[in-house]
Amino acid sequence: MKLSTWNVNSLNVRLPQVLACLQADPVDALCLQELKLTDDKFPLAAFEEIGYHAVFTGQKTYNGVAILTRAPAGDVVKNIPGFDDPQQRVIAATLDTEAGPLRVISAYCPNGQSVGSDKYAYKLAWFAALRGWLQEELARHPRLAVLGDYNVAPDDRDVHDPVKWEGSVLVSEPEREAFRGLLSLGLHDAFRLFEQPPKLFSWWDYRQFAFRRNAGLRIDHILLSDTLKAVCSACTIDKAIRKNEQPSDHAPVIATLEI
DNA sequence: ATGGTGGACTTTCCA
Repeated sequence: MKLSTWNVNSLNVRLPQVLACLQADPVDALCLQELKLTDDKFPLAAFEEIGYHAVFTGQKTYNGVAILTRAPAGDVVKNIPGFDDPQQRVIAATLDTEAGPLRVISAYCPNGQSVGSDKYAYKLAWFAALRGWLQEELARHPRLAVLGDYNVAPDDRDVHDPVKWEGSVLVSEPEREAFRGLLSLGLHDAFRLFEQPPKLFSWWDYRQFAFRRNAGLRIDHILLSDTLKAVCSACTIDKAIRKNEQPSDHAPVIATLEI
């Protein structure tokens, strides 16, 4: 089976591309971030028409996450339990597989704006809360996959110009520490389980011809529990999607699991 | 030097 994640930066604008993407590669679950729409505006019928189910939690203008699945999903949780937050950044759901239940989480981690800002403090607090919850989720679900936009480039291989970016938001050591804190629970960066081409990123700024210059960062990740790591056979970034007309600034990340 | 682009929704916030 295949799991994918894509920050679409407005589902309104990107809906045709999401539909085309699913029809070209009908993954079992696609996690979306930055829907930028309220639940009443979610295009459920369009997904149902091509054979997908959806769970989602949105808000006006900002944030919003979803999980699209070929089979119905259950046990839905919205937001991080116990972390009071009006920003809709997390949704979890469980899929039945032949190997047993598979827990899928779609996460849109805070951007953090700039090191030392209020939004940066919120980002670090958010990661701490996420870690606490994921620890519980791992105890409940041996087959756990956490997909999304983490807004962290884990190490210098994930940065087009590490010298220029040193210490900046998305790259700073406290953010990388927070990311490693998730891995320390027993999660694995699916992309790094395999040999990868150098300078392959998942996000390129819209400005200054960043995509044309491959001036990107790898900030979208698929984290897998030990049990899923053992059955993961590939992880790729679909960089070609970023060449579309009216592209999202992010490209999808796809993991293949032999279950 | 604090820009630049894109999205949502307003004359500005957020990424």
